[in-house]
Amino acid sequence: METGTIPVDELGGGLDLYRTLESGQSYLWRRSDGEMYGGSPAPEAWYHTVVDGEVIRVRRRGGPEGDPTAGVAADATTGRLEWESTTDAEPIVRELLRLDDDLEAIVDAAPDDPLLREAYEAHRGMRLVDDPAFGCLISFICSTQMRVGRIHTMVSTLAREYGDAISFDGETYHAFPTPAQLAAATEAELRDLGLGYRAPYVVRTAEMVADGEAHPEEARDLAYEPAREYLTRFVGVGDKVADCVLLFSLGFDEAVPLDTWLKSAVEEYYPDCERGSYAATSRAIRERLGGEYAGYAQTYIFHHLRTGE
DNA sequence: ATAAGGCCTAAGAG
DNA sequence: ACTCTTAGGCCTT
Repeated sequence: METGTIPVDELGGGLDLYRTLESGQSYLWRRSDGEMYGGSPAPEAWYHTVVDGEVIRVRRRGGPEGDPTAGVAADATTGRLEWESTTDAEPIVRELLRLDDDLEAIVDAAPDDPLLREAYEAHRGMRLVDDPAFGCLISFICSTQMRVGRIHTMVSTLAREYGDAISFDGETYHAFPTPAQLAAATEAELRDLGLGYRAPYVVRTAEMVADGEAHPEEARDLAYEPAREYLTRFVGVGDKVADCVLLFSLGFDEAVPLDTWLKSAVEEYYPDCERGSYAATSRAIRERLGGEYAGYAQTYIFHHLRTGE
């Protein structure tokens, strides 16, 4: 086993691991106690994921390294992030959790907007994630008309049923299935696993990727709006799901997924941004939330409104 | 280009 | 205990 520690005070803007991983951005991590999205943080719980066949575990701890009494971090800017893995995982941990983003600078540069300030203040240390593209794509196809807890259950089920099993430290972990593994599933199987009407979408999209017909990574080289348009060729992917994949996986920090929560935010706080269509309203709210990092703002506002915190 | 109806299903709300 | 509504929308017409 390889292990490492990343001091949180060296990260611009700190880190709130709980809010980063349980705010409905990524469904590719699981908490060791299996109780994610229950509304209660488990301050020192391990979270784990599998990337390129390597198991990665992370947890947040307080106090300086080597202090056995150090427990819960006092706030998002102290303590450390510990990781354990089958490989030297520090680079991938930094990438997946976007630890090199200067969150403080992003917050400081945000527009002076009451709701946004309140959201940034309330959830200090929450970072965007950078998920592997295929897993992110399938996750958000599963997300339509679904609560975050159940989305997570669906994605976990797909990993358990179709992904590679990997042993690490006496435990068995499951990678998210490859496109080919998921394309081998049938609609009936996925319906039995509780995916409902999303079942054929998942199979057909997996087939498209497995057959080389298209790949979400192809969108990375395009401009923002053409990239969103590109992703909607996948079955089960409309503008909203496409924006989620662009924001949480493909590096488009300006993407603002217009979900039910953001629509209500537009209605209540930014009524002048309502333009009658997804594309036009999206453009207006993106400008209002600061353009370049509007997606960061979206994620904070979404989390703020959804949790009521 | 935009609008209406149907869709799986389990957890909450009443 | 039961019904009704809702949940990070998308596809087809």
